[in-house]
Amino acid sequence: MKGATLKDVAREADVSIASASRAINGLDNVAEEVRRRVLEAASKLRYVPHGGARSLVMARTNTVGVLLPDIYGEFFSEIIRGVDVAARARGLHLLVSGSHGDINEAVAAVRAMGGRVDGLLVMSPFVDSQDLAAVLPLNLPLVTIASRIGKVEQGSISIDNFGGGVKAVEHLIDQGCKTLAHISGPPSNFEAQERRRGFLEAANTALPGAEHRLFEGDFTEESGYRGAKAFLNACAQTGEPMPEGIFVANDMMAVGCLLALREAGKAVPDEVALVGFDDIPIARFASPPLSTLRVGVFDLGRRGLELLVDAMERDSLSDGEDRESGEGIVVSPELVFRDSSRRRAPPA
Amino acid sequence: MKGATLKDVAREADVSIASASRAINGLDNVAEEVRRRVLEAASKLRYVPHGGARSLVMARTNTVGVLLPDIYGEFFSEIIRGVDVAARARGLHLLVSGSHGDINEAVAAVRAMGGRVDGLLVMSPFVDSQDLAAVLPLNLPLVTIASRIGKVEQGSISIDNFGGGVKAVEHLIDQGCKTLAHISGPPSNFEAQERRRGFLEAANTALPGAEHRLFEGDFTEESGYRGAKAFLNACAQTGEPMPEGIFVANDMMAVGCLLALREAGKAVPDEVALVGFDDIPIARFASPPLSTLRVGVFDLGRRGLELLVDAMERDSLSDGEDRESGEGIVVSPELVFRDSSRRRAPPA
DNA sequence: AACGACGCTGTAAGCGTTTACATAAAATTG
DNA sequence: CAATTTTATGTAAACGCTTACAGCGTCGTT
Repeated sequence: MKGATLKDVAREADVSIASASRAINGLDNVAEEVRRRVLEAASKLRYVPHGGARSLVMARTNTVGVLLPDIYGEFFSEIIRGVDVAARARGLHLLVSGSHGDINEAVAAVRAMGGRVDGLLVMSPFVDSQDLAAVLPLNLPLVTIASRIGKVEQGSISIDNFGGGVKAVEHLIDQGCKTLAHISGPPSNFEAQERRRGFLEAANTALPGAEHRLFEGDFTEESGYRGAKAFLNACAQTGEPMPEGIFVANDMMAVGCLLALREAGKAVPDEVALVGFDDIPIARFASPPLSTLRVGVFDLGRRGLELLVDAMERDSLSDGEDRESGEGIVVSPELVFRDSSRRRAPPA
Repeated sequence: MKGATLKDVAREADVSIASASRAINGLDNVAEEVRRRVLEAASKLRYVPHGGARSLVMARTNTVGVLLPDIYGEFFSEIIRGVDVAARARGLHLLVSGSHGDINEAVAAVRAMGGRVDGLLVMSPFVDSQDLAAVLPLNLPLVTIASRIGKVEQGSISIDNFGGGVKAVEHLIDQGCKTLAHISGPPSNFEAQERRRGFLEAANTALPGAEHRLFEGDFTEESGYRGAKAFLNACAQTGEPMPEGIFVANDMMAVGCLLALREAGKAVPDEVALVGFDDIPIARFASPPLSTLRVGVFDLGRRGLELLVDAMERDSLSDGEDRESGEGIVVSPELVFRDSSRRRAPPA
């Protein structure tokens, strides 16, 4: 039941284990005849090299570990795509794991990756991610995506969430919204807090003294739905009008929001204008198509991996101790103006 | 620059390497005092066990390999979610790889996984996947998802694509469509061919003698757009009316189709009714919401992994040679009736 | 007081590879 | 044709870890 080992192949081909290894790895100092016999034996026995043994002796795995909050869904999937494309271009494999928002799971995942990867790409946008830093192997090159982890990383790529929040508000104001509201992400999420901060600062600047409704969601479609419902109910009770513009902290929630608004018979964008965040693929297909702050999620993944590869090369070349904390790229989200915020008559 | 090894930890804690190992793995035959010293040394040195070495000696990795055509996008992402949920429930890790439709890449991926995983979950819906079977390590438990790979697998879970095609046609007929068309997936894709076959058989049965327009897409949104355009152009040229019902072989293409139809000012569903396939999350949000054949993509992944775990357990228990080809589950897609095919006045 | 039982610890073998080094055979040279 | 280089092959060590086994105190029991 055990798989064939190199020893088996060598015996079958009647050569030494060293020659077998050389033949299989395509080194040139092997007689053609021997190579033929070895390859034949290998395929006959369905030999597959033991990656663990190999990485043990070679001290490299050609694999990078990717740790994300989740490994599915529009957003993370798109990150993975970026990472995948960049990784395959360099012949690297991916060990992907999701932490499900749980620091302990993240720690467990990191340990499980230990010794199986040459570098780590981590996204852990939680406010308490510093705990993660404490267990990260010192020797592994590390790049973070949109995470505040500490100063252990050799590179990082992050999003200007605050600036995005500001842009969203400015856009809604441009479109003539006189009252604003915000559906935020969870308080435990660093990014969500930054977006909220951006919203508040810009909203207070543009509409001094005004009250802005806030609802705390958790980045799921369902919570966006609840958020819109909450605003609708509150307005029904107090008799106040609905906010004219809502900045929703991610597109998934904005989609839920759209659903609730449609159910309630509120016209988007004319009664309520909506701006999301992320520009996940689904945003284009929502009805009306969703205005949003494009982050370039694909590029987040791609450039993250590139940064990591750089760090890995630096690391292996200069076997030195000088591990300077690498560059920190910040990308600015860009407004994508679609129908959900395109008001017919912005009462200038 | 190298990471700390167990030996380093042992030296630091002033114990033997064996005791260090025992302490770290939580065996009970270690003195409390020793355990404390070891754990302290380990965290001081940021020790992370070398997974390769571990799997080498233990002959297991607690990791399963997942090979999909791609590892992103609505469909595969949803599969991964199912696999992830089931895997984490069992404490298994995931080594994920995409083959990008290239058999050689798939082969490379399988080799790269060799010796790093305890089992393999493979989806390779290509007509020439038999080539893959030839390189799969004999000893690894293998489960396939929606793939015709040969008889090497210990289990498989697949979709009744033919039946789904039939259901789609029957539904369109029910809705009063008198003329039908089909946008198919690529000819190299086994599943696409089955759906097409289902369409043709049912269409010929329901509408004997009629011609059905066909367009060959490649499962991308863009090709769906092209397909609809092709139908529109052909009809404009010949003066014939548009087909009243289109069965599109997956939802992504159906979304593209919807876009083209909207651009052309064709009313969906009243002028043209549409049915997709898969029920990916985006289907609900299209406008109009897309009727489709739900496959339960999440469950495909989840049950696939469960099958694999079963096979792995069988494998390790009965160390026997009896590897019977495991069960083959077939799931039937179920019609989800949304607005894209809900015709006001089915002219009975 | 001698004995076995028990609990903790260390020594060393072995997991499947790669690769430096030694060796043997073949090819090149003067 | 002997001396020398080149080329092909084999031997054995090393990678970091787990674990069978042996060693050795410490007890409790006759």
